[in-house]
Amino acid sequence: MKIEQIIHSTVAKALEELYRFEASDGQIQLQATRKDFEGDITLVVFPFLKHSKKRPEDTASEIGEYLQSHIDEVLRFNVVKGFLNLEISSRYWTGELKEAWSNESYGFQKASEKAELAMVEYSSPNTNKPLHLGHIRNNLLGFSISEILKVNGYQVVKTNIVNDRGIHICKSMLAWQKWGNGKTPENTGKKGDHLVGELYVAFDKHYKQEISELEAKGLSKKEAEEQAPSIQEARELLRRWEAGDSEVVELWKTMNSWVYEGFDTTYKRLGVDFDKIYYESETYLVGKEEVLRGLKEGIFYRKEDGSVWADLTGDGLDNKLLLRSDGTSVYMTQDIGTAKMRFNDFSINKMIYVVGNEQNYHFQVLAILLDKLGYDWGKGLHHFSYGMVELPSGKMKSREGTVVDADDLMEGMVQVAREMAQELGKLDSLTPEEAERTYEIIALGALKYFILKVDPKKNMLFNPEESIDFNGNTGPFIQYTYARIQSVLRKAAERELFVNESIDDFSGEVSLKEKELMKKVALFPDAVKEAGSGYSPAILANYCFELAKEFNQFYHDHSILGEKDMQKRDFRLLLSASVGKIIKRGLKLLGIEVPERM
RNA sequence: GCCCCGGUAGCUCAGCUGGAUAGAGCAACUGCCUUCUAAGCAGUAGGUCAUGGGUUCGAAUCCCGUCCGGGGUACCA
Repeated sequence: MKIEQIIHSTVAKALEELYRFEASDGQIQLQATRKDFEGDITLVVFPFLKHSKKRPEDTASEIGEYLQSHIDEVLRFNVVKGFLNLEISSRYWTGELKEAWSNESYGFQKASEKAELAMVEYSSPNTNKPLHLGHIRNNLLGFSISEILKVNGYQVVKTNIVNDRGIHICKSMLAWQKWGNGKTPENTGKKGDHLVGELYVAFDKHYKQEISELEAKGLSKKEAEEQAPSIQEARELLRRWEAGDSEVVELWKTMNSWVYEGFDTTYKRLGVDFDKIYYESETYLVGKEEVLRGLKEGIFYRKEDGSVWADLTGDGLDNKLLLRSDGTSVYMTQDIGTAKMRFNDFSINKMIYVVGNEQNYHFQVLAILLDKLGYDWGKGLHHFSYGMVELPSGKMKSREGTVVDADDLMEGMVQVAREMAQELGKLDSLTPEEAERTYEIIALGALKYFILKVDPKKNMLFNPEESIDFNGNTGPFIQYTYARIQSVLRKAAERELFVNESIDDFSGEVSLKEKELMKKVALFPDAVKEAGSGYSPAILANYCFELAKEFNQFYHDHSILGEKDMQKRDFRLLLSASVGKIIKRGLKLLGIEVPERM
């Protein structure tokens, strides 16, 4: 059992025996002792003063004595004001260390056969343009939270809803017909999603020009936007698509296939994947049926113009459009259909949507609508709402070209990693292939950590002028720590020294740094758990950084292989190897790989 | 207008279910490589935790007001 639990329950007993007071869980506050004080775990005794009717110092001392005599692991204690600092025996910490080394699932809770199933939706791109930095944040968060939920005892199904139909695709299609000149990814050598994205921008350029021409003729902005020939033609394409016009459908399939090929390349490099992919073109009709069913059952209502609405005023919200007056579906319609199909396909206990916080209202409404339609899982959906990635100039906008392209960004990062590594000359012993592989690992590590270390809920800033750091609180710093450890282990193996976990009789002095590092290792299970319950890869990212930082201090102050005392040497080897293992497993949950050398 | 979220060092971010003297990294300055990887370590400097009140033994953290920024708000997704 974890020492915190033991102390917690013993404190409860102490309070009862000493003060006849039954404490609620929240009142017993245990925290890591601050570094400036002596001890490992601290109990805050202020909440008990009312019952002890004694000074804070005396109350803390009494509880301290009780704990010391009832728990073997509590060696000593000291009292500072109302803080009871407990010193835990190093035997306990070395026990955790051995566990961290020998137990491959240390800190993880394995999913049993009957574990709850969580479906995580993420990525969900439109197929009219390539992925940008905003999508990267989405993909990394979605992938990481899936991995984190898996080791918190959930079965996880990663899913992607591809928005493959709609007016936006038709705009690119129209642009290809009119100005595409028969371009294909093959004959231009361009990545398919980029080619389609360029067509989308081309459409917008023409469209904007038409609008200003019409406005010059005296039309209002709104009228101009409605009457511009480009948008009329794009709408015509959408109508023909919905009618199943074979020529349009053929072009749609072709252009989407270009985009998918491009997306696959990006996803692969980014290291994300999916267990099940849904396409809007296959779900929107299901959604439409559901809305019509709701209409028939009197859950929704129809206006004179034919549009269908939900009245949510009873839930403190407004009226919500579900079908346009021309009968076509909207975003919400599709999401209802997708949800229904998913719950038919899987026995989902928890549905998690990784979608930006600009859609908070949408998901609030979706939950209510699903509930009204009679799905008891509707209310339980979880919107993993994350903040925007902003540029110094503000929000990214695809049409205005103010986006940081995902492929460009990754390539640029690899270039920086390559230059840096070559300058340092540390990878010269590797083959060119191994070296390239390492640059890739480091570059992606830097990018992923940069994104994931930030609290998902908050907006974050990316400045393209300053490249993402490789020093300090960064992915490469943590990876470097891992590589250092591997280097020590390789040198050890050359001397026939291997990690020896039978250090039961280790009785040597443990330095302050060694103890701090052991304590940090023992916090891994808490970080994993917290990251899961709080839906926050950032908690895990920051833990990994702290662990690496703590190790580097230890590494600087202590010789491992040079240590004369064999017991100490073995202990430090075990300590180092365990830290390496935790770093590797921790980063893996963030989708970050580790290099053996760097 | 109404609703939601945010404001912590020059910059990017931790800390926020109330606890000890508010922490990292970057940038600036100073040291440390004949010893297991210097993508590292140590140090200096940098703060009215936007602001005014309240709650209490104790507030960056909880509540209310104000200012500033971002997002949403019925036929875009």
